[in-house]
Amino acid sequence: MKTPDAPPNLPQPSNFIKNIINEDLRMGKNDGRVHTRFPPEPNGYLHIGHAKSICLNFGLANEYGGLCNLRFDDTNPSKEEVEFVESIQQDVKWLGFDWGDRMFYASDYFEELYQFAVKLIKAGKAYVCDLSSQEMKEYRGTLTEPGKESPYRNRSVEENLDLFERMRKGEFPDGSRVLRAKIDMASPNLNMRDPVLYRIMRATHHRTGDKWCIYPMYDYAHPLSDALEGITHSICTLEFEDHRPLYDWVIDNCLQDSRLKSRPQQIEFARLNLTNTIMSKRYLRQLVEEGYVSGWDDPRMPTISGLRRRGYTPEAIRDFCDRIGVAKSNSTVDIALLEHCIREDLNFKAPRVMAVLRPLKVVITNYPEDLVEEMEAENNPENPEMGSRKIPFSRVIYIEQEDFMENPPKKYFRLAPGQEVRLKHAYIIKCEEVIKDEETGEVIELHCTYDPATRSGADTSGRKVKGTIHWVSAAHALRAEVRLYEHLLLEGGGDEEEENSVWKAKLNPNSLVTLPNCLVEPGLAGAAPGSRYQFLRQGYFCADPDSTEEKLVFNRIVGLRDSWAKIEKA
RNA sequence: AGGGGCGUAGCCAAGUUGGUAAGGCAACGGACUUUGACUCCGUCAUGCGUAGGUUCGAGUCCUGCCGCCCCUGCCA
Repeated sequence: MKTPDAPPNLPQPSNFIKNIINEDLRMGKNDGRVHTRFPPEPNGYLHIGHAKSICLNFGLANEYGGLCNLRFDDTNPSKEEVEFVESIQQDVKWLGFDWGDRMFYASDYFEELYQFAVKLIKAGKAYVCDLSSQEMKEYRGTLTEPGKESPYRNRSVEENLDLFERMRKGEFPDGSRVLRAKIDMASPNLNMRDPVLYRIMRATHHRTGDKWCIYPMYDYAHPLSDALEGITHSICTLEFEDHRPLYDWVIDNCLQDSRLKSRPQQIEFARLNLTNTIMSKRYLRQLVEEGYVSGWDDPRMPTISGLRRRGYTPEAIRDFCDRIGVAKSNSTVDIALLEHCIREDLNFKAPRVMAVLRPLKVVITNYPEDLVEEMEAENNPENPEMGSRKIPFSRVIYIEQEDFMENPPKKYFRLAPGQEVRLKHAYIIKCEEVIKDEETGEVIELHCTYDPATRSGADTSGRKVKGTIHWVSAAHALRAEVRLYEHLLLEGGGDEEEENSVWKAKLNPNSLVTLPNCLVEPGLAGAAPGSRYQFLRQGYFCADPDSTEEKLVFNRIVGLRDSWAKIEKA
């Protein structure tokens, strides 16, 4: 027996983090536990990049039979709000993850963190420093030159203890003093040049109120929070790589003599970037505040709430996060992959329905005036269990404007003078006459004839036509507003370094096109907000929260692939 | 310049101890089709930033270059 302690059936490694975990498990580290955490700062809305982290952390826990905590990293009350802690919980839940009874706040540990700091002071490993932030900057040195030691670095333990206690009591003004770790002002790693552990800040905390006027820094609070929760693998993004020695220093020096549930290990991976959008909180905020979008949940936003309103499913987002992989190289994923994921999910789930976005009136001249036929229509050819429905057909219908061309190019399989098409679920019709507006020359109506022998499901003609188009019965159709969304940016994306003027110049002026006069089949009456459909030949759509009984409103989630559009372009 | 990382196709990304380049997206052909959708079939790295070295054999080991990212908040 070579590896008697190895758990059976370790997940197939498919990224470097699983390799690490598998190795840890083989070595019997952490008693075979895998415990991760998702640690958002409640200072904004979650976006698709966070979804990657959520899926990673909760996914790893699931795969290894471990646990994942939700922990709010709320150490800076000047930026954090309950509104965000609520939206974050909603989003994580909506994505399909469960933190059980393990929702924590770094602020839960403020008292313990304080006691650890006292311990560091007693051990001579931390000191109160009176340097101003400007002075501290000067003392820090540069990338190539070592820093200088603070004149307050060698205060006695007693003085430090006294000062730190008085910091807590509120005897000193904001910013006047800090508690610093005593490490190494000459370290080539700037994070190790006596980093600040606590600062004085009088701000009302969303949980602890005004109990504290000193707050711990991320680099101090995070490793301890991890250790206190028994986290085994603390996964964060690449920019924290340089902080890892400090992460380890804090744990080693605060907890070296305590019985640790685990010795958490920080592992860094590359954050998600997506083409055709922006991901930085700062820029997303600008879009909202400067009115480029309607809010954090505008369907064009890459926020979880935006994607949700747009009509994305949690399944599609999770699938996307699985497919992009986890690695350490900076990368920008093509948004086409996200779109592929939602199409694939909805292809099976979404009922088909007919909707005419830009209506063109068609009169079927040889169809009886008062006749209304109920045509049988399958709800989803990919999923027969979804059954079928009846759609009314009558003499006057509407078709899509782009499904008619007066002078069609070769291979245009739709309607044109003298040309035939099949009406989906109905008859083959032939265009006999084109009616135009006398003044503008615009085509306003078509007169067609139908062949009674070609009824869908009862076709006795045996005729084949190249094209099939969707339609809606004029007398039965419902009016609807449809919002067509496109990428936020025309090109680029993913580059957080870009200046304002650069990414703003790439904003897509057509990212939202509203069509107020669409016509949809009657079965859509009362479509519940959030319900998703495939509008035949057009794309996947989702009833918006703005939608009411009186006024239907649909968002385009994503268009169908369109090989005709490619031919046309060429 | 100091430190920390990264470099496998247009875009992601696998590649245990060196053994002869997974998979997905995109793209391009074709089949099927009452959605120009879906599905299916096929094509797509003699090549792994680059130059050397070790070896019977290198994406994997060694050395030197080159390129890109991150780090001088009392933000996270």
